[in-house]
Amino acid sequence: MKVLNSRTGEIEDFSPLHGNKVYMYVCGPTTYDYSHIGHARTYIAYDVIARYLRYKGYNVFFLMNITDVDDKIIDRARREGVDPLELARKFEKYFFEDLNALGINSINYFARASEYIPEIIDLIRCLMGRGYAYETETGIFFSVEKFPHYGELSKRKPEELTVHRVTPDSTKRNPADFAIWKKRESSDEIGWDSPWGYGRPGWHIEDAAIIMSHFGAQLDLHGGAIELIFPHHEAEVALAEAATGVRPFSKYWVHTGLLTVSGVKMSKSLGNFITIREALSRVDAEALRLYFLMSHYRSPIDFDWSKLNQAKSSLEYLYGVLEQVANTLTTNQVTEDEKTLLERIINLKSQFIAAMDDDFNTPEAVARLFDIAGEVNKFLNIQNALSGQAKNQILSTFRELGKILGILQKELEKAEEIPLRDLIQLIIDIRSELRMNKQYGLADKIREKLKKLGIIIEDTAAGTRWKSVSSQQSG
RNA sequence: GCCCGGGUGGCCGAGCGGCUAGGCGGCGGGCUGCAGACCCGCUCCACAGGGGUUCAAAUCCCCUCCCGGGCUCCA
Repeated sequence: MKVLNSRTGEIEDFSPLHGNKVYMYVCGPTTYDYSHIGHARTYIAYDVIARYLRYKGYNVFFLMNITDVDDKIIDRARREGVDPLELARKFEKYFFEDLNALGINSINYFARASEYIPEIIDLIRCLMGRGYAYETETGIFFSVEKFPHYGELSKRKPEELTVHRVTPDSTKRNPADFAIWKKRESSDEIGWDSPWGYGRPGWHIEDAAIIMSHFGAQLDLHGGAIELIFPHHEAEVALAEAATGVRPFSKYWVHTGLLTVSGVKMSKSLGNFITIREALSRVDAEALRLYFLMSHYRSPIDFDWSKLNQAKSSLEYLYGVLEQVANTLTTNQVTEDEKTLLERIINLKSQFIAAMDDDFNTPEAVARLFDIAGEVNKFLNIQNALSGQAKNQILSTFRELGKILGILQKELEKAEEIPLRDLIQLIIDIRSELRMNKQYGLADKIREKLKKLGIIIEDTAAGTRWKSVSSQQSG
């Protein structure tokens, strides 16, 4: 299995530090507002990565932080006149609801920054002890020049970091130094007591402290969106490696591409965002997942509703094939053609796996899924029957591969319930007799009535087929 | 200004030295009592432009243009 490692810029063989155990961490949200589909894109990408690693037999521990102490939370809480942590909890709850709705279920543990204050303080103490951090009247800062590898991850030279969007704190020795503890007036706002007085942690240190307290000095895979590579991930590396002296902090760094709208980054601060809720009110979660997975995780996606609808049509096609397989007559005979079909499917399945092994190439993997569907369709177009064994193998292949991507997991609903299936078959048989006797009026009436019940009748050269619309509907 | 990514057919989107990507849409045909679904074919040298390297370039090198991201708020 190969992964493009942002740290080295190379495609590398994936081999975890400790046997088949994978310690994986992804930067989670700052819970001050609803999550948007840009976040969804990133979290879906890592959900699929974690699912796939597990599929390959790795024992993955997937850790994610929740930033619940932050300027934006404090600002919004102040405006709304509520407690900052209460506000953070409220949006955290919505975040979990969104993850659930998106089918993101691979994360083992969520770590709130506010619950790691002692660990953060310990880390700061350690960094000061080793001479990497210094105190001023406004806070504790990490000294970038003391860490010779600063800039390696994001491929930046410290001397080039001279443009600043925000005026640097004047007490810093070097404008590139970053705050790891912000001193605050105790009466003023949320904070904790520390050896350097009342205050709260800086942005980057929470991730380093959380990771180190769960995984130790090193982890296998660290992920996040590309926008975080500098300064956030660069700072995390500096903090952790300075504190432990162990390099590299993360063996693999993985970065996802951003989601844009009309070519502009979707972000809360720009106000051009579509919440996960809004997207899911219009289209099924699996369609959204498929839309994102039809691009590589590193490629930028320029969001457009019409493109999302394309993915929705694609998903419906796949479900249509599943329905056809489930509703095809079952025979005892295994024909030669059927054996050929099953061989092709096995071959395509291994191509799917090969694509996933190649830096999680989901577009390629999805293409192979469509190839399987095409093969099955071609077969059913000629023969309207399958052996029970073939049916099971086809359906389980779709389910198994779909599960890696988090799609094709919906029940085929009534189609799989045998008594109803037999009943529908009976009606179809009667209708076929009517058609043979050219009693089309009555035959059409049956078709119309069944359609109203959500059952679609299709007359083909190989016989009459049916499917239920309910299982294809997107919610 | 500096540092990263990108620019692929009607739309989306893989590929990253030679070998069919795939999807969506459109058109034509097959199958049909009709409808839909499905199948087959087509959608003109698809690779931003210009130079090079090579037997061979979308893929490697150089230059130019355009777009996005980062430069201490961000998934």
